[in-house]
Amino acid sequence: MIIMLSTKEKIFNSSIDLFSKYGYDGVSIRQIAEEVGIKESSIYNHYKSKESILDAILEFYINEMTNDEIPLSKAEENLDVDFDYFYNAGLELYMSKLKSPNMMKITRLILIESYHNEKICRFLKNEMIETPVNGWCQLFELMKAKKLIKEDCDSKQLAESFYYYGFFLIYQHFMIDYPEDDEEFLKKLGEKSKNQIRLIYNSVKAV
Amino acid sequence: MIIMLSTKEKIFNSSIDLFSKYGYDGVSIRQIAEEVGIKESSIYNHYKSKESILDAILEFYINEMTNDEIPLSKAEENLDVDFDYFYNAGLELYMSKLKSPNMMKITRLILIESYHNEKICRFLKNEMIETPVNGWCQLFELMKAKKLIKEDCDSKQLAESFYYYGFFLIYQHFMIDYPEDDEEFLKKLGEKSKNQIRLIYNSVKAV
DNA sequence: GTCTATACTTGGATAGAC
DNA sequence: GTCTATCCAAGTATAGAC
Repeated sequence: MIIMLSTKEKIFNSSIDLFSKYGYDGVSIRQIAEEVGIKESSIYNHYKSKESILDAILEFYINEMTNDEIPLSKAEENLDVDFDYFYNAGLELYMSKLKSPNMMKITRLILIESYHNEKICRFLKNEMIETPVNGWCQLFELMKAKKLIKEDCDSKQLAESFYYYGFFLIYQHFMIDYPEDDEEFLKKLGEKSKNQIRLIYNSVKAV
Repeated sequence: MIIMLSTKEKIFNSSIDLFSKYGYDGVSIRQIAEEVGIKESSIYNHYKSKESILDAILEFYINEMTNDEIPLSKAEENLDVDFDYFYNAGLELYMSKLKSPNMMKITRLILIESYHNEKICRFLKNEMIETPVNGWCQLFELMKAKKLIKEDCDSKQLAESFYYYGFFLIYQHFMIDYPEDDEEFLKKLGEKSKNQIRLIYNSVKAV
């Protein structure tokens, strides 16, 4: 199947590719135009400025990422049946969102640009750190209520111990090892996260 | 005590300050000159190019950070006397290196610039990730040999579980919460790391 | 919608007077 | 060692012909 992309879509995709490689400031309108195969002035027929391209990219990413969260009610039903169920479902959902090439590239772009783009920084802080940590925190609370883990342990600390480790793996892949194979990374992320959750669980499980 | 800084030192310090705030590309020679209180052409009497300023900053940081590593022999002596001893000594040393304002600022600069500066990326990968992880790995091996932790646990995994968590806290401080109070951060880093090491130890301690 | 041509700005760097 | 003056390159963006 051959998909014809509109010029606007080509600009969008090429910008994602270049921004994620060289950063926003590291890419010129001229470069994007060249990549697309048009002159730079033609870009302005589709986007009103360089910044508006970035905005469109971010909007796309945010929309993709903030859909269909996992309802906690579902966890409650399944937790005592099988802890792995909930854990795997969450990981799968997250990874399914991430695994398209564009989403992977934008993830790197977000990590690169967060230091001087307030909007990106806020998204990173809220949606990629605080919200997931709170989700894990609630899950540990639930486990506590179900007497799966000790009563006196700190859910917030457990959530951070788990999630920060995973976040580091993402950081490492996109900022240190980039551009290593994405597929292999996602596989490793799954395995390593599983080990980490086991380590933590082993430390606090009810006897 | 009043310390008179040479123009070269002023350029050095102002560059660290500006680069760490806005990134290398985000700062112009003109800005640095203005901050110092001279004209931009005068900069070139002290540094041959903008890039050579960055190089000087990195060299300074790398020299400060790669001195006096903790010898493992010292750990071996003290480990069964008091595990906390070794842990605290390591953390103290690390934090004492980091706590000058310039060192803190350069840390942020390194995190910001790693994605498109190969030299910085290599330093980050080797000296700020691999070397410390290997150090912790050896420590866990030692603990295993001393039967403090279970024989069948994976030292590398434990080292990563511990260190990646700490690295995230650093990343968070410098890239998300910046510029929050550095002193308070270092205190929090110490406490949280201690909790993390306890959590891990609790999971694998010999019975 | 794309092109050519061009305006305008900013940034790195150098020459030469003092 | 600092200044003024200037050069050159590169970047964003616009006007107007086709």
